[in-house]
Amino acid sequence: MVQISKPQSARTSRESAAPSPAPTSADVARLAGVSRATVSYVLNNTSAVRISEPTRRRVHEAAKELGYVPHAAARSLRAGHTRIVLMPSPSVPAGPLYNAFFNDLQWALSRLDYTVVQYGSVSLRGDDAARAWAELRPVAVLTPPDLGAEGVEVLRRSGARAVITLGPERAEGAHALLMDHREVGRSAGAHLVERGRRRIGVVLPTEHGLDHFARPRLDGVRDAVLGTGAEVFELPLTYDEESAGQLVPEIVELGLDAVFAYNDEYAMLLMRALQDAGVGIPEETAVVGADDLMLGRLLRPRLSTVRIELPSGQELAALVDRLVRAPGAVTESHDMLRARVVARESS
Amino acid sequence: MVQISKPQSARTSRESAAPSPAPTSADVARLAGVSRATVSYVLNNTSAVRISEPTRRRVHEAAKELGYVPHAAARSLRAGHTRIVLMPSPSVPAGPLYNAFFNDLQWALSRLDYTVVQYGSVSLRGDDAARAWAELRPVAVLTPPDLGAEGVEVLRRSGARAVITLGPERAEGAHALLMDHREVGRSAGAHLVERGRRRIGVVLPTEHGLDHFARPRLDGVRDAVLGTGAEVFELPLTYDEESAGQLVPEIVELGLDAVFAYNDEYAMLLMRALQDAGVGIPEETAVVGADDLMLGRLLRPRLSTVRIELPSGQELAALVDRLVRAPGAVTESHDMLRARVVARESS
DNA sequence: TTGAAAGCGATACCAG
DNA sequence: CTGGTATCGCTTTCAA
Repeated sequence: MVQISKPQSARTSRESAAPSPAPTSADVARLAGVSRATVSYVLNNTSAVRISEPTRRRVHEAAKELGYVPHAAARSLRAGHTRIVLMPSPSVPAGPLYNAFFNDLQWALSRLDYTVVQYGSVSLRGDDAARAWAELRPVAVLTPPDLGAEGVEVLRRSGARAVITLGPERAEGAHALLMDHREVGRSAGAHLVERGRRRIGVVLPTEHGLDHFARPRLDGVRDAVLGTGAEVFELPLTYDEESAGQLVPEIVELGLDAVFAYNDEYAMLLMRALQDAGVGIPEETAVVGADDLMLGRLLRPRLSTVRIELPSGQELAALVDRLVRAPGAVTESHDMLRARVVARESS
Repeated sequence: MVQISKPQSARTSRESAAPSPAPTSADVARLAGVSRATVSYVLNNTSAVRISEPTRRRVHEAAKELGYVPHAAARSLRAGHTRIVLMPSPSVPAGPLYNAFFNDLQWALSRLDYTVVQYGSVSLRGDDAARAWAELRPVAVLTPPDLGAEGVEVLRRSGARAVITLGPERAEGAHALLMDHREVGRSAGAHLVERGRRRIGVVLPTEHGLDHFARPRLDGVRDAVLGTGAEVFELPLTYDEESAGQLVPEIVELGLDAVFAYNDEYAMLLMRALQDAGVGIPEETAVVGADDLMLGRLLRPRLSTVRIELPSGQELAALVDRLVRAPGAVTESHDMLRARVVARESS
């Protein structure tokens, strides 16, 4: 399929014509009449060496003329390291909270001259995923803690200066940012007990992947009621109206006087169903959500919620940078998840 | 900073001990007692050459023993191309619709053995961003159409076999997937006019970046009312209760009998404010959202909405793959955005 | 101030 | 069937 190229117009526009190979630094050097070394010096502003101003200009002009773009792979091969920060893309559809966090983080890392790569680890788990990730030779990895010591080791040996886990557990050898969702449940539970509630339902979303968060939240509620005489009941719920409708009679029969609804969206779903069935909120049954979404403020009664504070993207980016620069640095782990009840009208 | 390594335990676990360089194929070759070439053949299952079974085993064992992981940069340098599909990370916090779409796409591309890279193009626009992207030599680029012919050309010359824009416009030289949000406004407008509404407000979020979507939606409503005698009014709204509260008297004074609220979340915000002020929905003022979120179904009255259908991730992934394989293929552009009103109780 | 050349890690040709 | 070896594009000593 040969294409006859139209006579070239005045400007160097070739449109979709020539699949000519990308220009290399050698091409630039040739056009500028200098050596490849000089091109490299000029384009990287190497301070260890002085290049005359005329030469600099010639190189820059040649580069622009050819539309030269350096080859990242070649560069990092030579350099022996990359500026890639790798994160597996979340396996569960992420909520607005995580999204804001991720955007923040990405923005902050870009400012520090890192390239964020979201790796879609389809059907790879733990150490297998780690091996796939290691092919990119990332300088840092941010991952959930479903990673064995071996996986961490593979990453480390492949050049990762920072392996950071975000989640409830820690992984051997990695820097753990503990984010234990039990704290969320604990806050909600303590709040409800304080308000005199004694029969507390806890929503467990049936959606796949959410139980990583839901279980700890449930456990947190259990922690909170310990020794108070209050009881905890598990309430499986799928995110649709039908499931919510089925749950209501169960709640009534159990005589629950409070529900911690996993998050604000499930809370809204459940509140609607309860109200449609004539259950008084909060008189008969209190409802508490989590995530402090705007929508909670718009409900009537206004939804009480647990506000979760993740580390800011900037903080985390700074940590990554620190770990990258100081290899032997802290492997200690902080607890990064703060939870605080915002009491409104539904409890 | 020399580290004395502890005597190695029975297993090869070194934990966080040795920052030894990553093993290369040469190391594997040495340990297996073969040449680097042979290692490459074995590990890539090269069919053009037969390697004896004992040799294969030795190579595999050596690789596992050393924890060998191939170096992606070296490979793609040699190969002359990558399997990277590059997308700039969205500049506005993405909604659930986009997120679902993105997850889908990523999943589908992973299945086709592509690596998705989200590039945080902080403060780089258009052709400058394109130059930065080109450094990674992506085989495909998916981007909003804020990209000049020059940017496309740079990407093409750097090896991108598919440059696909997603958005309302087209970019010279790129394969355009037109997604014109006017269609959303048009659906909503037509629906409201049909129901006899004549004074239609259109919410314009003041949030930065959202007017890329809001403007076309407004224009769409204008299209729809053309020649019907209905009037359109712009309603700037910030996503908080205060702003919504201020908007209500304006709506009343203007005597609006309908509002297209940009999307379901803004619709919910506005509905709440209207109801708190005693405005009857839909009797006095109809409200229509967009995106068909679950929460719309939970409102009372149930929220009418415009359901938007993006191309599925699978479809788009398939398109990418087709374009990558058949370089001279279609540069024609489809219109990929479908919008359909879901009439419920609020209109 | 500039140029020549080594080498990063993996692959594919061509001999043996 | 297996082993040298040139090569991809770039950076960085070392010489001139």
